[in-house]
Formats: sequence, structure tokens, C-alpha cells
Amino acid sequence: MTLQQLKYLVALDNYRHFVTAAEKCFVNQSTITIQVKKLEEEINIKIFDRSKSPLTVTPAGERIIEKARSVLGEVKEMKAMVADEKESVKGTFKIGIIPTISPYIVPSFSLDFEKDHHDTQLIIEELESEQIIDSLKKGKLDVGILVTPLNDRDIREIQLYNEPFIFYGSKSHSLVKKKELELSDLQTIDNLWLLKNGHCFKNQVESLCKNYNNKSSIQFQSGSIETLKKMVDKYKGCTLVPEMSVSENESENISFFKEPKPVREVSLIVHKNFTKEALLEIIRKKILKVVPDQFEKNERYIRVKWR
Amino acid sequence: MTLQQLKYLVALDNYRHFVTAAEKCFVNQSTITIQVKKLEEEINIKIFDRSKSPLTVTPAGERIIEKARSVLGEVKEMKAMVADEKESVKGTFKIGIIPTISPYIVPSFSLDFEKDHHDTQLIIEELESEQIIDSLKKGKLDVGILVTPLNDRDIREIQLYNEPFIFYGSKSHSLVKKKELELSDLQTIDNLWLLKNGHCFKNQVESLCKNYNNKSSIQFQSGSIETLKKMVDKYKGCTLVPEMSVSENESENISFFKEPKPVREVSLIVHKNFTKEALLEIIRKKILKVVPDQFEKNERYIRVKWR
DNA sequence: TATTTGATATTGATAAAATCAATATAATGA
DNA sequence: TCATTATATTGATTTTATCAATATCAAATA
Repeated sequence: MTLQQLKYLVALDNYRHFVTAAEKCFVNQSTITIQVKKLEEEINIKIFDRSKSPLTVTPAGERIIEKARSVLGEVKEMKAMVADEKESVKGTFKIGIIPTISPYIVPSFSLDFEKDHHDTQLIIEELESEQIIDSLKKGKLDVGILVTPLNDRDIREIQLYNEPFIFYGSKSHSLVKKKELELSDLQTIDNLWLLKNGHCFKNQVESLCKNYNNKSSIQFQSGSIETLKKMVDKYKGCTLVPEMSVSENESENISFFKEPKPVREVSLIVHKNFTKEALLEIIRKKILKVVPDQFEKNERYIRVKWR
Repeated sequence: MTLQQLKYLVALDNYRHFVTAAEKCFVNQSTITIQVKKLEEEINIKIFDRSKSPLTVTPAGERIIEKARSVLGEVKEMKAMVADEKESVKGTFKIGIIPTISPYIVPSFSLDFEKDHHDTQLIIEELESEQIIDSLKKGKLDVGILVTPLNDRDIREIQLYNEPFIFYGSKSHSLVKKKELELSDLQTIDNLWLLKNGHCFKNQVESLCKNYNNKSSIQFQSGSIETLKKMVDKYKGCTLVPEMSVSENESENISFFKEPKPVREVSLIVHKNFTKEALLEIIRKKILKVVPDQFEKNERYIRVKWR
């Protein structure tokens, strides 16, 4: 007994005519004939009385067809469930986002999302990358927003955009005066200010500025990009910041890199078993609305890894 | 999506181990692997998380497996229904039986049946062969007991026994004195008494005694074998009777045929869509209990047709 | 850091099945 | 009797399921 046979059975009951039933099932007439016959032979009960025209259903057949319908009904429900599983955005979802992305995305994004999706509640939490990855695996988070690639078999990455690194220095810094920076300009830098350990951004900056030399007497590792900038302003020196953190009034402190620019790849991540495709698509679209267009389009770049 | 895939899915959920699940399904491990994977690909949802050991079910998978179980549950119910359809003897069934069999079978049979099957009611009616066949086709009867073969496509015959024809004549009849009769002895017979038209037995007797010659001034066609015998006793002459109608005190009126004896084949008949196999088997066994053993065993005979 | 072990996936061959196009057969009505 | 309509059968073909063997992978072990 196969689902296919049950389908043919029900079609034949609906149309009481082999050719019509076959057409409705998009198969050849002999297929219906053979499969219905096989089923009848298997259960050893005649379901249709073919001697009548149009053919009729035997008393035992009535009950069998009714049951066949409910089997197929369950299958249909199952398929509906599967579709719903993917399309549904209803419910509560926890999102983890790293602190070097969060302040430049979350405010606009969450406002926009809230406006359009009343029956979806997002709980957004600022966490460091490793915490996000771990929580995602343990099922404590549904979605993460962080810098990829992670190369983790259990994690699925959905790329969002590439955000360039920007040089930030005191107004008098020699590199700030330079029109376009080369990566090699970072090789021998003094007074580089860094984020705390645990921030992927710190790893990236370190890997870009391999031989930095910290002469300052003050050792301070910041937890936010904004604090970092203030330290640079006060104590001189320099750092790298993500482009989205830069505001218009900071033009005298920054310097852009020459193409191909160093960038960080920002992605949505979910556990590989996550199935709410529709939700992911909505989140992706709304984040991209907040981000400058060229972050998506720019194809010439150097992707900096942190892990 | 196939029922097989759903079975494998559920087995894999039950044992959480491909090799074990495969064993329980009596298939190769790769079969489970492939079929489960195909299903996952079709619905595009991972059901199992194979990175864990023993493997675990994804949240979406839980719901899918649950639904798979209820699909299979419906299928199981369907199979149970089919089995019950055949095995159940509960209910009311109408049986038609011809008058030349009825008196020698029904009394003992119905008593025996009633004793053993309290929740089955049999309504037994005496009818002529053609009426039985017609009623069976129209669904007015469930079972018939009559003489076969019928060669009717809509009717299924279940042979019961072969009943010999017996010569019955007045005590002085020349053929009664003969030890063993040949069929040829019937070719030139006088004063043959016959049943009414409509009785298959009459057709059979006529075909056995092709050239009979009725000299008697009385034209009487009887409706029962017993009346026929009385006519023979009173008015001389002869007839043929079924062996079961012969009682011990009639030994001076009868004569047996030499082997191979002419017989009538008595069968249960049902419409070809009838499915209560268990009921048929019970009826068959109980009828055979009433009938002499040699009716079943005797393999050398001449089957007389009536139709 | 290699090695064994226990597990699932992959592969190529084979067997089984569903399907098709064409045709046969059967029943029905002109 | 001859069309007509319906279902069944047949042989070829395609698709699918299955198997045995082997690869791969991750975790445990030495």
C-alpha cells in the first residue's frame, strides 16, 4: 500500500472513470488501472465494481476510500505544517548581536520591525561573538548577528554586507592627513587603541596592524568603539573603526583605505536546523535598509577574518 | 513523500540510531540514510541532528515525526478495518437456498450455527436458482446455496460437495431390482415424474433421461422431492432424487448408479464483491458437517449441469 | 598525535516498481 | 452487425529502492 495508490483510489472515486481520474492525476490510464488493481489484490477486497457504468464503489470499498481520504488528509496537514514551519514568523525569537554592530543597526531596525510585525516579538541582546555562537548551539538564541566566516559545521551563515574599516586618529595624526591609506601604512603604528579581549573587532584590528607599538603609559582596553574614539581624541594615537560608526562631524579624524578596502563581513547566523526562512528573510531585508547601499554592492574588498 | 519514508522516519526516531532502525525495518542502513535524507530534502527541513550522538530530533522534526506517526496510525487503522471486514461475522446475513437442498441441510445447519454464533443472524429463505442469482446481484441476498456451475462473471462459487443422483421407482419397477444402474438405462424410461419448471433439479433429470416417455394420464409437476416420491408410490413410474433425500426405509424403492456416478455440484455462491471470508468459511464447514463424508471425497463422478 | 572505534554518508550495481504507448478485450447502443 | 466507449493487458522504458562495500567523520583511546 502506497500513498500514490491511495491518491489514485480517491481520484477514481471522485471521477468514477479511469481516463478522467488518470488525467486529473497527470498519469496514463493504465497506471490507474494497475495501481488500483494492485491495491485491491493486496487487501484482497474489490473496491470498485467495474461492471457498472459509470463504475460504482462496493460497500467495503466505501469504507476503505473513506479511510484513504483521512490518510491523505493527514498527509496534507503534514505538508501544511511544513509550509507553515517555514513561512510562519509568529512567536518570540531571541537575537544576539555583537556590540560593534549593535549601536549602528539595532535602533532603526527594531523600530522598523516592530512597526510591521505585531505578532512577532524580538528579544535582542548584546553579546560577544563566542557567546552568540555558543548560545545558538545550545538553543538559547535563535539568530545571531556578527562577523563571519566562522567555519562552524553547526552554524549556517547568511551574509548581510561588507563593512569597510576606517582609520581614526587624532586630528594631527600623519595618516589622517593622507588622502588614501594603504594596508601597509598600518605596519608600523604607534599608540594604537584597542577594544577589550573578546571583541572580534579587536582581533581584526590586531591582525591588520601586526607590528603596532604601544608607547603610551596608559593601558586601557575599551568596551565600545565610541569610548575608543574619545581616548584617541584625548591621548592622541589612533585606532580602526567600522564605517557605520563614523558620523559626519568626524571627517577631520578619519581616513579611508584605498580599494580594495579591508572589510568585515557581517552576517545573520542561525543553527543549521533553524527553519523559519521567512523570518530570516524579513530580518535580512530590514537590516539592509539601515545599511549604506555600497556595503552590499562593493565587490572589490579584502575580507578580514577574526577567528 | 512515501509511506515507507515515514516508517523509516518513525523507526529512526524510536531507536535514534541508523543501524538499529535499519535492522528493525529489515533493510540496509544505507536505505534508511537515503530515504530519510530524501524526505528531509523534499520538505527542506532537517528532521534529525546527526551531529549529536545518539542523534537528536530538531524542534521542527518533533512536529513532523508526530504527524508521521498519525499518518501511519491512520494506515494501520485502515489495515485493521480491512482485516475486520474479512474476519468479522457480526451482523445479519440473508441466505437463499433451493428447495431440493434445503430440507436436507437447513434444519441441522441452522441449529448448529445458532449455537456457536450468537451475534450473527442468518435469514434463510427458500428460493429457486434463478431468483437466488438475481437477488445476489441486486444485493438482496448475501449468500446462495445451489447447484453449480453457473458461469456467471459476477458470481463467485465456493464448492461444497457432489451429491449423487439416485433412481427412485415403485417397488415393482424393473430398474429398482437392478443392482447397479448405468446412465444408458435412463434412455428409454416410462412414467418419469418431474419437478415443476424452475427447479434446476428438473433440468438435470431431463438431461439425464433424454428420451423419456410419459404414458400416464396424469400430468403433475411437483414442487418437492417428497411429493414426487409419493406420486411414484401411488401411480407407479419413477424419478430421480438427490441422495440426501433418501431415508433408510426407502431401500426397496431406490437403485444406485454405477461409478462414475452422476452428481450435482452443490456450492455456496456470493457476489464477487463479497468480502466476509470468515463467514463463508464457517458456513462451509457447518454444512459439510451435515453431509456424508464421501460427498466431498469422491473424485470419480459425472457432473451434471442444469443451465 | 596517530589509532581505533562507532557512527553516518556515499557509491556503483542490481532488483523492483511505476509508468507509458499501443493495443486488446468487453460492454453498450445505433 | 458495426461503431463507440470503457477498462485491461502487454512489452518497453524509466524511475526508484535497495544492497554490499567502502569512505568519511568525530570522538575516544593509547
